[in-house]
Amino acid sequence: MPRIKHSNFDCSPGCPVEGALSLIDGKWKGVILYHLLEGTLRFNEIRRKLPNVTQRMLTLQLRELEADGLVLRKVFAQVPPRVEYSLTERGRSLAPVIAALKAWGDANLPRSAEAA
Amino acid sequence: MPRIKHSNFDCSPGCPVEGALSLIDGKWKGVILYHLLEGTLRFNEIRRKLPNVTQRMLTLQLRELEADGLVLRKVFAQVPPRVEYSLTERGRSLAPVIAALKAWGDANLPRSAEAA
DNA sequence: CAGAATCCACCGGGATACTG
DNA sequence: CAGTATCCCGGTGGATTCTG
Repeated sequence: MPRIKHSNFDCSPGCPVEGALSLIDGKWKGVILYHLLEGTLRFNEIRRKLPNVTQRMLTLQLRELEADGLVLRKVFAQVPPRVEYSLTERGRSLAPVIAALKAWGDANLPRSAEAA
Repeated sequence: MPRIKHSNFDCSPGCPVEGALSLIDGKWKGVILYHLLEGTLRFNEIRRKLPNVTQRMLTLQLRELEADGLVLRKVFAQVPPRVEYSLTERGRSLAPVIAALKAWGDANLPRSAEAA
């Protein structure tokens, strides 16, 4: 696994929190993981789910997730390129975290007031 | 001061994940919350727990947490200033999230191999 | 379709110094 | 003790263009 640079662990007690966080932060990773939890998706399928992400960012974030061993990238050698993204076991193991995040968000974020 | 800028919700379905994430990201917030979960702490007590944080950053992160309603800042009008930080109810409600994060980190982050 | 390349703005965050 | 105030650098992420 290619040593990723956000292994910037300062490791105070409680560091695993930061460590885990560093894998899912980065503006889109959380949502990407969230969507991938529901099944394999192609590049543009993910794009469609994230209306505001740019191709560049999507690619970058997916690559980081891949480098972190959370996402599997499967390329099909076809004329119209086809690339499928799915979660690895490690990625799937994040499910409880994402679920906790979503649960908290649903319960504590003003969904209605947020439409400002 | 109020003005929280990370209300940058793009709100694709699954947004609550991002929303929750936006509150606890920012390099030190996760760890701060983690420590605060164990009880009220003074400014320098937190600093001691986070050897690598600068006063500036600690102040900033605490202010953001406060603005997000997760942390309560209590100032004592005394000659040697005394400021205590504690979690609000809302902040405490994040416990499951932090716990999930920590559990995952403990289980999946190579604590030993990481010293590479 | 699924990117790669380039350019650039922004601001997160570190270092340092000063203060009530 | 618990902050401010400045300065400054690098990374993150946006917009746009090109391609196999």
